[in-house]
Amino acid sequence: MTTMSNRYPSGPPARPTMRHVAALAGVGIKTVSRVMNDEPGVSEATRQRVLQATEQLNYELDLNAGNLRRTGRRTQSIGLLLPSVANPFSGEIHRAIEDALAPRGIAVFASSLDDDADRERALVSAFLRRRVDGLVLTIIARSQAYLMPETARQLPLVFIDREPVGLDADAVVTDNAEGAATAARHLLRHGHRKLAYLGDRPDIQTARERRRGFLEALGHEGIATSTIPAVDGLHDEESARQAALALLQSEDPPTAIFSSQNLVTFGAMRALRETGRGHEVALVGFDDFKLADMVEPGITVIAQHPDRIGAKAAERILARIDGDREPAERYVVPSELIVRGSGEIPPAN
Amino acid sequence: MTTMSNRYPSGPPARPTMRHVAALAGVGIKTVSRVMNDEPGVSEATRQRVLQATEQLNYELDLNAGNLRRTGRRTQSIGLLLPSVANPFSGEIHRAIEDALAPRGIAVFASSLDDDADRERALVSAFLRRRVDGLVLTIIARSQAYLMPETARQLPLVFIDREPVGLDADAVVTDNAEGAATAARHLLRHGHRKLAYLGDRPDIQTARERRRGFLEALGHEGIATSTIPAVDGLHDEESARQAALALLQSEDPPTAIFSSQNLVTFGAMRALRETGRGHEVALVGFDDFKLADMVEPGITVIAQHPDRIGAKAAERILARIDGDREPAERYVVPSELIVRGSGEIPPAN
DNA sequence: TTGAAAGCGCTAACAA
DNA sequence: TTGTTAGCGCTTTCAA
Repeated sequence: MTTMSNRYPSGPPARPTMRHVAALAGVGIKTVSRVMNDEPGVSEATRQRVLQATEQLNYELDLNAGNLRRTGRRTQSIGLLLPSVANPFSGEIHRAIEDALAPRGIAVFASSLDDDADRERALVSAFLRRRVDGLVLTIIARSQAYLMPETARQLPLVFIDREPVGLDADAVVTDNAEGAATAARHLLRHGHRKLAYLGDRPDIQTARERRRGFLEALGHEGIATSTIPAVDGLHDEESARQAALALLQSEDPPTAIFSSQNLVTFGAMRALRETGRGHEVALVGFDDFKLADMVEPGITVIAQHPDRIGAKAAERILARIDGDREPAERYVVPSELIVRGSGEIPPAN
Repeated sequence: MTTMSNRYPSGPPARPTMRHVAALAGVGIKTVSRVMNDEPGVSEATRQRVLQATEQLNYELDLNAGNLRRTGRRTQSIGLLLPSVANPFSGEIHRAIEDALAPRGIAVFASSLDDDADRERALVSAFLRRRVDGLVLTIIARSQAYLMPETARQLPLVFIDREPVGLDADAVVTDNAEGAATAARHLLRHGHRKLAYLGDRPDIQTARERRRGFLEALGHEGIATSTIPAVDGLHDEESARQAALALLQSEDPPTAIFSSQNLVTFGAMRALRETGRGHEVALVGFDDFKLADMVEPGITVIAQHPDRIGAKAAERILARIDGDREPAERYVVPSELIVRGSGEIPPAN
């Protein structure tokens, strides 16, 4: 049945193709192709006629169709897998990558991992079906060996934040263990001996590294790590708040807390405020965040540099796309201790 | 010249096509197509043989190639233009859209507008060249009439946060004027008569709306708006800080400040802290933000709901993609006053 | 400088 | 249930 009220009784105007442009300009289709792709060998007069036709028809080149036959088959797009596009840390990485790729005409498919291994597989597969020119991935699955056929096909691949397992590929990471060790030493230097660790899910590589770095540094300084309360599996603000609350209200509360991730830091901050101990118990958090210097006390953090991680990842994926076949490398973006007050509180008494 | 050190002397293994799968499974190419697209009319035995071949070859369907011939030509992707992917407000919108589209197999190209009209045109054009199935756009150009050919072709189009000019299309927006008016009335109710407005660039529609709503509400309550210092053009934290500082240090400083955007609010917070007036001068900010309740005093805000904006935009673009031809509509997501302390400070003296 | 013909990997249409 | 042929919009190849 035909809809009578349709504003386009004969259907909407069809999207023009190169054929239409060619016909209107009175040239062959290949000439239009040359103009659209800025290829040489077209007289200026012809070029102008073609351009006028494209404007008159509102023609836009179809990149997908072109890539089908083009040697090298570039879709001018990459797949970017982030912890979550809603996470400010991810957002900054994303932005740095966009800034580096946009000038090259490469668009970014962005997806959220949610630290779910099944999603990782499904989203990577979705990227591959779209024949992206490269993959920049945050991962959670135990192994990335499933990507071996893709590395064999020389698909450019860069891992960010976490290193792949069972696969040799470029990775751009923060010095998680070293950053956490810096936090530990900072707290020790301010006299703390009763420290506590609040950490994320142990299936997350960075969480494991931070835990290891923190505890090892304490061990090196003669603290019996077995005495250190270490809570794992804190993945959001509320669980962190409750864990911190339990610690603070225990028999023998810590005089300093290290929180391994910004949501965990927020939870710890809330617990400290609820117990009125914000100025008594020291806190150092991994990850910097907005307004960290506007709360009372300011929060001392081990800051990561998502913009530099993103920029480096973009540089690597572009190099690989451009044919770089050097062995895979691991790039470490150093973290940075930012002193703001909470980490410099001495132990009570 | 052949590279001797190449790990693949005969070149890397080629990516398999449907032909390869068909040959390996001993079936016709169309049968493979049926299996890959879950079309009926394939015996279970054949289906299994095909699936085994795809796994053995590590085959992934090429969506771009398929879409070329498919009726309807769906790329299963949309273009999303955000103020900036690094902006947490944008990130939440993005996430809500991803959550609604991913189950349908639709991927998202995300780009940053940076409130630059030239970028708007260039990025929309890039989306069109990729033949996205729809566009979800934040805009800054004076007019969106350049998209008329696309609406004529029935390209699904949804505007978020800001409404298009010169084009009739769905839009999902916050009640900016009403939210700002709520802020004005809230401050008046607490006794303020000397108020100040700190606003963003006037070429941004939401900034104009918030300014208008704020000043009109004051006018309705008998305040001579000509006496209200209204600073425009504040696009980042530092410029807002300086503007707020100038106001606070002026002859006749305001007793209450309304900041029209979160970065501006941050700047105002800093100025208040620097002058030690955080507990004397009231502040209401447009936009909620993380830790707004953890600073001292807590910051009273007019909260937007980016998750609801994103969810509604996704619902609309999906409906349009599915053939909804109803007249364009404007959807308003209400803002919400969240009382936290800074907005309830009475005028000094 | 220009264009005709073939074909990229897939789906539509139709035949077997 | 299965396969064959044509063709989507473009680029490649090669001839004019």
